[in-house]
Amino acid sequence: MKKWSQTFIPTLKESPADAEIASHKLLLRAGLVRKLGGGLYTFMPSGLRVLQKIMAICREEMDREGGIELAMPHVHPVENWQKGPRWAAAREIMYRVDHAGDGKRSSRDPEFVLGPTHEEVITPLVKSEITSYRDLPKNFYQITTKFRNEIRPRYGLMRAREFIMKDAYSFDATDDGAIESYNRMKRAYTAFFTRCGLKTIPVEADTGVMGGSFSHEFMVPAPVGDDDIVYSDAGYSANREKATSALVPADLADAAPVGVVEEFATPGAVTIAALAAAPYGVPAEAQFKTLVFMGDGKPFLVVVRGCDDVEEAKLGSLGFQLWRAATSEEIEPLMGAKPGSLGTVRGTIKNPDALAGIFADHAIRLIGNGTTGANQDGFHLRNVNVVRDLAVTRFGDFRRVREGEPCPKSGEPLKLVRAIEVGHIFKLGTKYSEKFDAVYTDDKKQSHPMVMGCYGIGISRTLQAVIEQSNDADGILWPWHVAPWQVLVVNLDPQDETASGVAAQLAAAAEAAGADVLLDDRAERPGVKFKDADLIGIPLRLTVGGKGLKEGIFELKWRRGKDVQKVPLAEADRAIAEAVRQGAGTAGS
RNA sequence: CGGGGUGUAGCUUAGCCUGGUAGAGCGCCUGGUUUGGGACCAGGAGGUCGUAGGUUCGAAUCCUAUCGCCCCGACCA
Repeated sequence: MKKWSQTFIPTLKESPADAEIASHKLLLRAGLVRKLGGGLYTFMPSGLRVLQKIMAICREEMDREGGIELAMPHVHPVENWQKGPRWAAAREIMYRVDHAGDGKRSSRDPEFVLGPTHEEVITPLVKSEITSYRDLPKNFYQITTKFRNEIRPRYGLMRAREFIMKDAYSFDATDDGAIESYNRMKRAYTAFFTRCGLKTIPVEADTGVMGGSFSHEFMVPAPVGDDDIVYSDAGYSANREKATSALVPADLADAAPVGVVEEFATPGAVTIAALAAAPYGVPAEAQFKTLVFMGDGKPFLVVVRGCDDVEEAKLGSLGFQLWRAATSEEIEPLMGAKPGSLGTVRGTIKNPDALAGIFADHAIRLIGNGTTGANQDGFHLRNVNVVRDLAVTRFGDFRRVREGEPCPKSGEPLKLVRAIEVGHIFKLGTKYSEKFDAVYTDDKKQSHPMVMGCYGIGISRTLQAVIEQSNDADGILWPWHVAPWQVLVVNLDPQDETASGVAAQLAAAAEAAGADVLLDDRAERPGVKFKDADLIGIPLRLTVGGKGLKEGIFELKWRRGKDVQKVPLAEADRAIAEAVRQGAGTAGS
C-alpha cells in the first residue's frame, strides 16, 4: 500500500500547451511523465509503475513462448553496423557517441553509436556462442532503451528519440523452425496486448529497412496513428504500404491496339488534371503517369495510371537499398522533357541506357490504350498500347490501394482506418546470419546459416496507446492489469482517526485480495480528491469518510461505471475481495 | 530537411498590430472561514517577456540573426 502523500503524483488542471492529443495531455496531466526535450521524457513515479507492469506482462508472455532474457549494451562499436547489411540506410537514424574528452583536443577514440535496435549485436554474439544444431532453436530478448534520431518526434511517447522497446531475436536451423518461432511470437504478442487491455489488429506489413521475407504489425486503431491499415471482414488485413486489392483481375486479357500512336500538342498541360480537363478531356483513368526515381544513384521509372498514386514502400521490392524521387535537374537530361510530359513509349526516352529499369504497375493494363507524355515539353501521345508501345522492364504492384477496392481474398470492399503500430514481427531469413557468418553445423556435418526472426514491441508507445484507447472527458481509464494502482482508497477525513483507521483497514483488505493499493491521505477537499481520482484513472475507488462513515458504510465505485455502491463496513473484506477478483478477471476493464 | 505556427511566473494566458509603470486565472506561502465533485476572504512571494544584436530618448512590442518547442510531409516500435 502506498500513501499518496509519500509518493509524487503531480497532476495538472490544465493541459500544457505543447500537448495536442488526448493521450499526450493525459500523460502530462495525470503526472505520469514530464518532458526534458523533444522526444525525451522522464517517467514520474506512477508512470514508471505502469511501465514496469507492462514490462512484467511482456516478460511473462515472452518466457511462456520460450524467450530467454538478456541485456545488450546501449553503446555499439560502429564497426558492427558497418559490417551489417543496412549501414547505409540505418546510419541516418543513429546517434553517434564520442567521449566528451577534456575539451582541448579532438577524440581519436573508436567511434560508437547508440543502439536503435540490436540485430548487429545479437548476431555476432550468437555466431560465436552457438555452432551446433543441438543448441537451436534459441530466442533471445531484452527490454531496454532504444535511441533513434527521429526526424520528427511526436505526440509525447508515441514517437520519441529515446524509448523503451522489447526486442527479440530468434535463431533456427531450418526455415520451418523459423516459421514456428515466428508463430510463437505472434501468439505471445496477441496475449501480451490482450492482457494490457489493448485491442490490436495484426496486419501484413512491409519489411522496410529491416529486410526479411514477411512480417506482421500489431496495430491499435486510432485516428492519431501514423499508419493506415486496410482490411476486410473476410480476414484480410494489411498495412496500406503493403496492401493489395483485386482491382486487376488475374485473367485480364491485354487490350489490342486501336490505332497508330499519335502525337498531339498540349502546351502548358503538365498535370494529370490539366490533361483531363477541356480541351483534351483525357480521363485520369486513361493516362499513363510516369515517375522518375533514383535508386542507389541510378534513375529508374515507375508507370502507374493517372488516377493512381505510387506506394513508395512497394519500390522496396526492386532491390535498391535507398531510393527517392528524382529532381527536375536529374529528369530533363535523362528523359528529354520536364515532369509533366514524361512517358515510356519505346524510342522516346532521350537517354534510355542510363536507366536501371522501367517498372509498371499491373493496373495500367486496365487502360489498354491510353495517353502519355511524349518526352517532349508540350506534347503527349495517344493510342498508346500497353503491350505494343510501352517499354517495360517488368510489371509489379506499385500503386497505393484505396478504400472500397475489392478485397484480394473475398472481393468485398476494403476498409481503411488509421492506426498506431505497437508491435512488429519479422521473419528475417538469413540476411543477417550470412552477413555475420552465423552458421551452425547440422547432424551431417554440413554448415548452414541460421534462419532468423526479429520481434519488437514499443513498450512506452504501448503505454500511451492504452491511454489513447481508454480515456474519457475526466481522465484515464486504466485497464486493471496495467493500472499504476488498481484500488484507490480515498480518505475524505485524513485528520479524523476513525476515518483513517477504516481507510487503512480497507486498503489492507484490498491488498490482501491481491490488488495494488494507493491511499489518498492528502488534506485536500473532497472535490479535489475525486477529480484527481478520475484523472489518474485507478479502476476501483473506495471512499471513506463524511456522511457515509456515520452511517457505517464506505463507497465502492468503478472508474468506468456510474453506480456508487454503499457497503456496510462489516461486509468490507468480503465485498472488496469480490470486487478485486472481478477486476482481475477483466482484460479490458 | 521543406511548409505552417509559437516562445511572457511552475501551468494556462492577456498585452505586441498602433513602442512609454508586465497584467490576470490556476498553482505556491501566511492567517481565517469552510469541507461529498477542482471552496471563499484577506495578505504575500514569484517574470533579465527564449537568446544575441540593431533601430529609438525609450523595446515584451519594430528590424535582423539564432535557439527551443508544436503541427503537416518523408522515417519508425
